[in-house]
Amino acid sequence: MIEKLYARLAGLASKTGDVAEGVRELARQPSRVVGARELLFRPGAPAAGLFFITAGIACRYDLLSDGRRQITQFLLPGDLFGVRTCIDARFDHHVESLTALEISSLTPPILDELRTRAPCFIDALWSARQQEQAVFREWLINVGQRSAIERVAHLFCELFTRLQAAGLTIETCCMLPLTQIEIAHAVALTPVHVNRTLMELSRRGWLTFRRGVLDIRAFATLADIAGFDAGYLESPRPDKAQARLANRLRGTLHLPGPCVSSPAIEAAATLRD
Amino acid sequence: MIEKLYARLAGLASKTGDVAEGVRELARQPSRVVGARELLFRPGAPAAGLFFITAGIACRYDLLSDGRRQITQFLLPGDLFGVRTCIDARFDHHVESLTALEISSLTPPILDELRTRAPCFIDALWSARQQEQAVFREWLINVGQRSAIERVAHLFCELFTRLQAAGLTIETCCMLPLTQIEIAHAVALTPVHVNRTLMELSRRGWLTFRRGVLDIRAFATLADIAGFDAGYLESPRPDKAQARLANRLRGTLHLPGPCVSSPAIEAAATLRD
DNA sequence: CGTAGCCTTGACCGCCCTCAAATTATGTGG
DNA sequence: CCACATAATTTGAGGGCGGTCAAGGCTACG
Repeated sequence: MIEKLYARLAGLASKTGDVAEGVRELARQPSRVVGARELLFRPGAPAAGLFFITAGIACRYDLLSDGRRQITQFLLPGDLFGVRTCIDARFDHHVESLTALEISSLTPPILDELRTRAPCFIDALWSARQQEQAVFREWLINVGQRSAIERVAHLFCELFTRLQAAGLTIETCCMLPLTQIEIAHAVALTPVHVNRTLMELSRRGWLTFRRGVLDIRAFATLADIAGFDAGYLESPRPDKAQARLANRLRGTLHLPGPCVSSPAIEAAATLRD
Repeated sequence: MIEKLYARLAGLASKTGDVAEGVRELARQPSRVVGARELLFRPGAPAAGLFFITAGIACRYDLLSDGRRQITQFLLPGDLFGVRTCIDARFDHHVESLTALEISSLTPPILDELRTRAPCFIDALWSARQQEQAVFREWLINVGQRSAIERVAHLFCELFTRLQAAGLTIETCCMLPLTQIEIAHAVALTPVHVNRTLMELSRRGWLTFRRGVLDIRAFATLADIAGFDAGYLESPRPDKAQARLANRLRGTLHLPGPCVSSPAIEAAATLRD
């Protein structure tokens, strides 16, 4: 998974050497394991430091005073969060694991040190965070402008595409351990109506979603009716040359093997079992 | 307006000297004037460079293939946009002026040079962009979870608060040259229903909105029913000490006077006429 | 004075919400 | 391995918020 991060960040920075340095440092850190459905951060918690998800799925969400909840982002393997190097940064939202998670992190002191040792790595981090904004905007459009069936279809297209980029799909399937309630909170519909929508999507033969396994039978039609265009997920320059460079450098990273291993994590990370 | 930028960025950086340097450089640049309702950038346009709005209001929006439009952000005096120093950055959305605009900018070469001369200025820029994310999230919640009256109330609370921070309010009033159509596209309602909602808000005596002038009669109640909490707009550390520092340094900035002046701009920028 | 765009209002309709209950997973302790 | 509790899914009936369509009025601007 960490090579995927390297490939992604390398596309955002001018000096890939710096990026390799930073990624290597991240790989050197011990990884932490959290159980499913645990609250990782609550609003007000210090947000200094960089967190990297090696395996599992988490989400960010906001709570309204009357209990309404809006999930604002799903964090998949390969995603970063918590990067706020500025003074006294704090979370203003919740971060919760949906499955068991494996997380690596860089502490503020290490980040500070990397700032001088590998400045382009820090730049790449900022750029990566900046890219998220495109996803946020797409979610706003989703919730604001699209019908129920379009919203759910669009969410699934996005998640499938992102999981595919992380190498976590098999054929037309992927593990997507979300409840219909969580989907509802993400696309701003009632769980009841999400259910009806899923039924409809399934009845039309476009996808099935049962017990946390998503099988997209007709991605093209789905993407079409949802108005999904994968462009917003990609790096500004998914250059062939850069991809080759990444491949070539991958061997030089000297990545350590997995630090921990638990059945839950493995189950969460892949479909291979 | 440029002192406001300085005060804001100084709160985000560790070295205020660097920030002063960058802001001074920005002030040194010639400013550009654009008319109302002009398309500044379209998707695919190169986004390298930093733009700073001195006067006027603009917006970002996304277009769906069938013509549906979602406004994703309003850009007010004191706001930045377009900061993407990474390679080959391009806009993936539209930026359009709503009123006449006065804009300063830093070109990529100047930004590159500032990167070494005033690194903390660049950091502060990134942090500022990062702060926007909180606003984006709040919009998603607005559109996803709130009723029509709550949405409109929340949007007005946000815009009024931001204009107040920019010193562009007088008592309970501010100029807000938006059509009901634009409000509709921002809060994801039909223009017709925005109209009914405005009527209702006015009938309840909470605000009036006519001919681009917003008068909030009951901010507290409005904020209450909208669930508006200004916290997400503020810097992580709106420190008293830092504010004093900003005040003290303001005199040392040697800001040039306004480079241009047009009736439209003055009208757009203030209510004083 | 005419035209174009925006605002306003009314009637009607449909998508999605609400409430409620039945059914099916999931998990826990006996 | 089964009994039980809890949570998630499924399905139905009815209602309301906000959308759609349409027409008339207002304002700005040439």
